[in-house]
Amino acid sequence: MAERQRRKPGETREKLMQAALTLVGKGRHFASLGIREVTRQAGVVPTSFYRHFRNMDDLGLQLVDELGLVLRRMMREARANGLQADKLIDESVAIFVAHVQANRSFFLFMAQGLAGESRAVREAIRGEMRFFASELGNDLRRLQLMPHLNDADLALACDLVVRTVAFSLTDLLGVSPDDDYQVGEIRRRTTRFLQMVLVGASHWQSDRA
Amino acid sequence: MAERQRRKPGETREKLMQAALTLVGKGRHFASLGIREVTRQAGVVPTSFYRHFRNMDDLGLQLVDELGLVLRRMMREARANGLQADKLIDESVAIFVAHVQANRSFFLFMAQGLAGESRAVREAIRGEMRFFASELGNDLRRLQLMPHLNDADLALACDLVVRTVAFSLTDLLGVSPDDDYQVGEIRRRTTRFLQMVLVGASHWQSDRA
DNA sequence: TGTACATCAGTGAACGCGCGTTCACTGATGTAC
DNA sequence: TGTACATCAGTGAACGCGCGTTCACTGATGTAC
Repeated sequence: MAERQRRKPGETREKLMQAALTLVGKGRHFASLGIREVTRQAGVVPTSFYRHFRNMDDLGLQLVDELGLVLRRMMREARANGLQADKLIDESVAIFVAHVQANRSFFLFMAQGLAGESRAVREAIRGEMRFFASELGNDLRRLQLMPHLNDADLALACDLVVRTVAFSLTDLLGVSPDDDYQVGEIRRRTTRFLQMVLVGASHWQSDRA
Repeated sequence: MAERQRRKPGETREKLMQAALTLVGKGRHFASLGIREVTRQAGVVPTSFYRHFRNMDDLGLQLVDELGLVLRRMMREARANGLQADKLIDESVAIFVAHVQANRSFFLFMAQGLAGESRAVREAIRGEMRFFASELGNDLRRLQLMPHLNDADLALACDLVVRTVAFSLTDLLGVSPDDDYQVGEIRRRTTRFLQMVLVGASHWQSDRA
């Protein structure tokens, strides 16, 4: 049965990463996944694993890279989606929720990785969040939405925004993706959190002693 | 070698839970721990495990209960430590950091559990956070620090505070406990996050459309 | 207070199984000349 | 363009090991009378 080998370069690699995500999507924790389990899910012989990854940690790191692409795509969509300050928060949160629903396994992996076993994965995910926050800072600067804040305080506010969204992520992942009511509640709640943070940022300078 | 059985009631149970925490403290993820591994760490025969727990999930749930005690102790200390609004944030954050350092394994377990494999553990930890937020709400009401907020908005602000602190927890757990500089940076940063949130809460009512 | 018995929390041996990893192999694709 | 060879990504068999779990056991403690 050694038929149809070498279909496309990297195909098995893709299948293995997708298999790990699928298992995470089914409720498993990445840290508890085994090589045989992942190859089984991928429909591939266990030895194939070593053609592409040194171990599960290595696979995790490569998943973070792909996660970065997902996040960048989300950011691009948020930027394209009109930028009047009025509905900015509302619509950005809606886009965030939609992307999480569409890439649930990826975001589950991200949430797990934040407190995960591998230091490298943890730091890679933190790095993605930092990048996200700095891009947000650039946007706010460019739109002149927080002109009274110096660079450090703007970065502080952006970091707080990203953290708040990241925590909402764990809310979102805790409810069924089909439960529209709960998903809507989380979306509304996240929007209000962000509003409160931005109100704080607006009044920041003046309140500093 | 069947000597010295039945020392104190619950002694082995304690040892097993402590062993799991010790392994987590060494960098392992709770989801990847096995029964034999935990009993080995506890210096106990594998079969003893079943005298106290049905499986690892069960042990995890019982750890959450103990975590509740740790959190309540922390809350009590924060309350006792003087309550003038002036240094309230500063000192509360300092107490938080001190407790995390003193119970690192517990808080590592908590951070892992938030996105963990067991739904029961996840919800138990969320429950602890909700309790924490509601107690904070009671305190703020009693001290009349946010008199302009209605109950729902006060709860919102308290939730945001607790989330912000919880995220700082993962920062804190990511650096060496001996690295005073980094720990200090996280403490200062957390303080400023909370200040920004509370500035937002102070100006909340007026900014609502 | 003493005795008989139930319960409880420990022990060690044993089981079958799935794990990670190695090895030698195979055949398709890429490359040099 | 054709041929020879290297490389790459797949395969299946095999290994030794640690895993979760069961079982029958033992002796200390608690309880009834």
